[in-house]
Amino acid sequence: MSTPAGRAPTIIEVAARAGVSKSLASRALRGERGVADETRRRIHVAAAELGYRINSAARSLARGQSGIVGIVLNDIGNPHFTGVVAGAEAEARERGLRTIIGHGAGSAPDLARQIETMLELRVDGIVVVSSWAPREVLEHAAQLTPVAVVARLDEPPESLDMIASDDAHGARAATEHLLAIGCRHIAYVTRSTSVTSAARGRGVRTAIEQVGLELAEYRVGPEDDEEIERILRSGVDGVLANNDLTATEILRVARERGIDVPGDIALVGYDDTPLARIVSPALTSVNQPQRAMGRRAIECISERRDGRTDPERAWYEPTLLVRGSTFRR
Amino acid sequence: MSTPAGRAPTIIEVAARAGVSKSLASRALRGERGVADETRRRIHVAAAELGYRINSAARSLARGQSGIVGIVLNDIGNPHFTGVVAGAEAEARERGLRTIIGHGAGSAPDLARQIETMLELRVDGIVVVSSWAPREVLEHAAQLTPVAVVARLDEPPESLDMIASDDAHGARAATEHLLAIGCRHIAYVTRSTSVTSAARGRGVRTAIEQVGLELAEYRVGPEDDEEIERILRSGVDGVLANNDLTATEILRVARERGIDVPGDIALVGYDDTPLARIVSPALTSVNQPQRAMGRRAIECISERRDGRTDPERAWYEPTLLVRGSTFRR
DNA sequence: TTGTAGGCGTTATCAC
DNA sequence: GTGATAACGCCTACAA
Repeated sequence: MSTPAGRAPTIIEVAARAGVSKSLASRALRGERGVADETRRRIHVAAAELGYRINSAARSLARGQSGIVGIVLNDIGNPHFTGVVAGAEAEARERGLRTIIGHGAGSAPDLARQIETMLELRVDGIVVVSSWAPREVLEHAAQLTPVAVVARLDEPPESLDMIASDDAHGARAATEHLLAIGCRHIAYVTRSTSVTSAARGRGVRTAIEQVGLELAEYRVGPEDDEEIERILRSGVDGVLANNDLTATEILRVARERGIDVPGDIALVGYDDTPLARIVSPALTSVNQPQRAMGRRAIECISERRDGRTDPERAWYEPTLLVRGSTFRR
Repeated sequence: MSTPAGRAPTIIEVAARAGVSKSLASRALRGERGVADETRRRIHVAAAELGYRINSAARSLARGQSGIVGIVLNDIGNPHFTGVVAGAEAEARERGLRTIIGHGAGSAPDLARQIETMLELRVDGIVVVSSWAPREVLEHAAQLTPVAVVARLDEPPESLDMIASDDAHGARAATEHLLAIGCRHIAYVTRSTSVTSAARGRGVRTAIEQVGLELAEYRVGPEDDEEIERILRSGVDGVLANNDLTATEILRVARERGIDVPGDIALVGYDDTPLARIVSPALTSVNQPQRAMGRRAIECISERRDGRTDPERAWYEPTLLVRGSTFRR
């Protein structure tokens, strides 16, 4: 029946079947004008009968572009990224661009490899949703194709666009909220060493030192419930997590080990993902407009393709959303 | 500074810089033997200095394969898929294959488009993690490259491999558990019309009819809290959701509207994703070995590449994990 | 309106 | 060990 290892039909076979030259077939298939209606019809019929699909390798080799933009991110399990991707995909579709995703599984070398793959695929632009990508890799990529980074970069290269929100500011607002509800022993707990996480840590510190208190800062590994419990029992009364994922883990551990949130400890997440609303108590969290940021990234890619060369620095304001995990009294 | 629209250097320029022919450069860069050590070194240096990256379009055009396998799925926001992807990526890496992800955003045409893109990209195989892909599209794809579907297909084409778990069986087990803890008015609530969801529905029905009771079945749209509340207040005492995502939504609505789980209603999810453990009460759920299924998919692709032609049908047994959302008395 | 003839950057097959 | 040279499948002048 089927042809397990069937070679894909080429445009030459389509042309032969339609009784025309391959150039004419190419024009017809691309929908260019300057092909007789009847001929065009024959060509399309032939293509359909053969199950012809364009060979994008050949096309992008000949044209130098692919009509595809790559989205590279380092954790598809984190709903924050999901939101950005959704925005980027929507915008791309509206602009007639297709998208593929490269998944970096959380490590810098992995991310770099994914960016390389996109480069090799000769995509028409790359959206990097991560602050983990090595600077050289980004710069190199930006030399070959438009690059937009949706994340905080300490010193973003001139050659690429950056879409970010002010992490320090958001973390500061969250911390001031904790102080306002009466917390005096506040901890920042992160599972990440990214510059994003670091910026949030700085925000917390700023707010705390402003009122003359002391900050406790912890980095915890994955699946380390004991470590988390130790932190929760160290006398803290307020915790800011580096993101909602970490916050929900903390919440789970607290529940499993009999620590009451928000009674014993007030807890704040970051990113305001859907996770924040499905847990109980619902998480107070810092919102970033993920979808809007994703859309903006694609706009940047488009603008660059149209010739813009000066770098874009789009900052979005984070806003605190107060929910049950910080209700007191 | 940077070359915004810089053409990427080609192997010819590398060869020229190293003072050798392009064929020799090609061999050296690919790490083939039969190149003098000193020459090889010179070539690598030249490539590094130029920032050379292979043009994968040209390579796959010349070779007829790309070393990349495509993973296509229809909801990156669903942790079930995340698990399968993680397994597939791990296995692929171990086999020296690279992966890219196509995201179908939940609709069949979208999924089809993503599969088309993979075909055009001439990937070496496609893992489709969805039961939504139109049959013709799958068959066509399977004719050109190995295809493994990680999902339940009603009548899987001979030309492709299928990795699935027995949804009806899992749903039946979950329902029997609900019956065992005393539920008498059981509802199946789904947000999907996929054959996977339908199979789970059949499982519930089987179990319920076996004891002479009646099943209530509901399909709810996204963001429709009112509808969910109506169902919860219709006199049911046990609910099986089509997956954990739906179950956590139900749990949230119940909490927000003052319905006690498991007190008033016992609730069961499906897929046993990380979500099941972070909510409170933790969700009883039906486990599928996502990672193992993802790995198996890549194995299938590999085997097909090595010449296997008879279809693989891998079935994994689902197992019920009982947690707080179904504790009674 | 249609066809001819390169060329895109690699790889692969031969000779040397 | 090394270097010509012909594919690979498509696009794009240019010519008919």
